[in-house]
Amino acid sequence: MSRGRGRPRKFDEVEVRQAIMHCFWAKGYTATSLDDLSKATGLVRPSLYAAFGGKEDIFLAAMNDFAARTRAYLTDKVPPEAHPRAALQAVFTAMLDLYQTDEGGRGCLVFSTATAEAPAHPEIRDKLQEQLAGSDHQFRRLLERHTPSAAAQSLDAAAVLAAATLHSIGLRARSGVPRPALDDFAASAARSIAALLAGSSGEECTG
Amino acid sequence: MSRGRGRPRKFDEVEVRQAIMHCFWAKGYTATSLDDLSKATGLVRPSLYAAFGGKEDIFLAAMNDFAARTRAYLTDKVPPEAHPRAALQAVFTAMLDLYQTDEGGRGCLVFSTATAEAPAHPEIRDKLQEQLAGSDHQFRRLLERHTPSAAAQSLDAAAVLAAATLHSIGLRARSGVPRPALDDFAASAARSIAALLAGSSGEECTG
DNA sequence: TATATTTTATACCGAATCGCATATTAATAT
DNA sequence: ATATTAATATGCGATTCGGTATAAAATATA
Repeated sequence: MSRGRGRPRKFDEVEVRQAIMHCFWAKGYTATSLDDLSKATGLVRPSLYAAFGGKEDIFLAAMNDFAARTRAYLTDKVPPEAHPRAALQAVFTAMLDLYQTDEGGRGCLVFSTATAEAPAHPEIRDKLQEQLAGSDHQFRRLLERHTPSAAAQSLDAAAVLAAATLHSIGLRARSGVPRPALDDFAASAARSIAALLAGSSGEECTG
Repeated sequence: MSRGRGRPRKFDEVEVRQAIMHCFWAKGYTATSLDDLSKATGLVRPSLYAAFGGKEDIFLAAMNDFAARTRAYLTDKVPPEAHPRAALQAVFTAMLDLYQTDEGGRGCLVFSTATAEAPAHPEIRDKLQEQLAGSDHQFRRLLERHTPSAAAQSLDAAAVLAAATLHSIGLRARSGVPRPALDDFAASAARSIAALLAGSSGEECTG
């Protein structure tokens, strides 16, 4: 589509974007140099600049790419109909898979990497805040789909706790906590939040 | 104490360490240059090196200083005897105060700044993991002091949820979420976690 | 006073940083 | 065939990076 008039590109854009994402994911924004990106993508520096703009533009795109990858993985792995606890468990487990790498735990590019840059880079901060609100919203929708009987306030409370759990999971994964401990953490949180939801909807408390 | 033999120092060590902490807190490890530290402390670069070692050593010390500051602030602000919900609320509110700055939300130096460096710097990663475990442990102790009747498993579950809430609070604060929203978040989490604890200890469910 | 010891000050090192200016190459449109 | 358009390749350039070598200054001890 739209094969322009000039010299055609020699690189596959999605591959390049993925390589960029992995660079930033591993080392963060500031510690990743344009030379790192150049080596990882095979693109020379001016080509990077021409195709994606400056370093900050490239990073903002990587944040979007990571979020898109997350959404795709989640819709693929979470069963559409399940009890809240099973749904939460499925989400957390999927995210744990996604937060891991061959070279060890990496956590979330957005929540564990962009955060450090927020005060100095307003655009990164704004996008981070936006994706933060997105995680709250997604959990809210997930829970209300699986527990329509719960009160709105309880749904909100459970959703933000679930989001907090996700943030903590990413943090722990990146700090090197071994996978079994992370699984325990996720299971415990899923059980707790589900119990909270069940308790507030009038049913009995079954921890 | 130990007024050495050579030329006396012209700087106050605790002031210098605090200035260093604020630099790293604002911009993170990589984005903070030794020149930044030099300007902020008034110490020239070789003096910094002689007094605290290389950049990574200085940062590790800043992580310790920040944690110490947090502990001091908490023991000062959290009432020794209170219901779990009030205790959690007090902790979260105190941390929200601590995570704020005249120039805006900064979150936690350790959880929101060192995290990005973890994969590339094993020593930073190890210290991060250690302080992560410390936050779990502290919440666990806080809760079991205020709810001795609860089962060990419930205490563990509530403690990690509380720690997760703290991590998320720091993340949100640094991403620019306004204080009232953070207060709501903290209050909701404190209420939920306390309810969880009350529910599992045999009492009725009072959301 | 003379020497030892510690801190500060100046200057410098090689390497790496981001960005861009300037060719050069390759494909299409006329 | 020629002009146009776009992408790649080469390389500069000013700055900044972390770290250090060397010398000057200030104190304690002998």
